[in-house]
Amino acid sequence: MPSAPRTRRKEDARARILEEARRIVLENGFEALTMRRIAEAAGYSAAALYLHFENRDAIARELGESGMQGLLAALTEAAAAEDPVERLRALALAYVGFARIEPETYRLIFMEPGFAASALGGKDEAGAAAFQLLAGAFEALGNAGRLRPGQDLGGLALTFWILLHGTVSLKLTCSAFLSPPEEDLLATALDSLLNGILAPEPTGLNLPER
Amino acid sequence: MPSAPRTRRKEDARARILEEARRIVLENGFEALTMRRIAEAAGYSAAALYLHFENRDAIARELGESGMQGLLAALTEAAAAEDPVERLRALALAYVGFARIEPETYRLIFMEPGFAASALGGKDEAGAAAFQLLAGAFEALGNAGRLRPGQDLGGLALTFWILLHGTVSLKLTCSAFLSPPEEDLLATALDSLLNGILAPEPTGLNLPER
DNA sequence: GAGTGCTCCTGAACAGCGTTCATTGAATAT
DNA sequence: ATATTCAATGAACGCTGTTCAGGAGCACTC
Repeated sequence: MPSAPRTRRKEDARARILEEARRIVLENGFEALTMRRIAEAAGYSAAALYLHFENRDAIARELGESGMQGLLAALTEAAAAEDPVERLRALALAYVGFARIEPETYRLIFMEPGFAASALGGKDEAGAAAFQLLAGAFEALGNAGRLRPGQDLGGLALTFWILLHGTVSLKLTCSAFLSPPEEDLLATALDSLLNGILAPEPTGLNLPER
Repeated sequence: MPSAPRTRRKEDARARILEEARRIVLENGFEALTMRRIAEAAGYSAAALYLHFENRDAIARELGESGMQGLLAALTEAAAAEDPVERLRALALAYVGFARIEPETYRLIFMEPGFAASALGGKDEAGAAAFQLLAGAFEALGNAGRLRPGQDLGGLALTFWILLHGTVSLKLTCSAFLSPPEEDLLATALDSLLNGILAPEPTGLNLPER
């Protein structure tokens, strides 16, 4: 049975390793995340990392999970907007903004093979909560009567996410081919989507067209 | 100046190397594409590969370029549909279908850092031609008067591509979280998009609603 | 206080990775 | 028949993730 100060030191070591790992990913990209590099930065030998983590993937997974919590925090802040349409735009901006500030984290979470499968499909609550924020905006949209009838709310939320992720990931890998900034790309796409799903606004006038 | 049979044998070797490399990616994934594995499969030593290719990235790039030509071929076939809306749906199905058959190739082209940047931004004509097929469908849509006025054709094509790539790449990395097949995901998203950008159809009847 | 565990950590090692280089062997050119 | 060119190799270097025997140092017990 380990004593209190012992476990505390061990937890400190764990935290320091993760901290250095996060810094390396942020500064030098995900592929620079090397066991020996992490160890040196944290003041350990490479073998010591295996006393605190199962392997490199476990470290990466932990980074991804805390990254997902960061995304969730950004989306939560944006979801405070009351007007549902405004909320959607705020969510979109927050999503894109997160990916812009931490592109390597976004890549780790959503574009690295193997991670998202286990994180989102598994017990990761942050991911599910983040998606619920998106879905909630559409629910609010429906409750406010702003949606055309007969639309699947879950499908709309998925479409929204597809739009967000498509914009971000395409910009991330094909930035040379995509000249407009991601905010503009997404604004255009979102306009078309909203135009297709929102009920025609009551203008107060009677049928101005047709 | 090398003799004719010499250059022929050398070209054969190059082709055989690429062939084996492609097989390895298809069967065992992109990360299994190892110089030593390719060499063994092609009957060479690892060092011999460097007589035919600059490095591993050059082999991957070549695979990506021929993969892009495959995608272009699939899209070209789909673009034969005359009705612009049908063409859009056919293009979407062809895009998703390509990614389903060759997910590792798709990942190599559009999700691997470094490749798409050089391929699409550089002199790769297949990529540009593929995008032109998407843009052409919207041009046809505009020429047929099926689009609501005041919409940027290039922006619509980009939105369409974002939708396609978002669907495919999300399904590729988060398949555990996304239960519906990519065709359904895309159909929902495409319906919303079309609903937003298409001009209201003249039904022959007069204002059936409102 | 001496001895005994237990925990944390290290250096060395293994297999595999991409890549380079001196050397060989065979086919071509003279 | 000799000289030249060129494809191909084996060994090596530095890197990667990971494992393991061994060694310190702390916390207990007697």
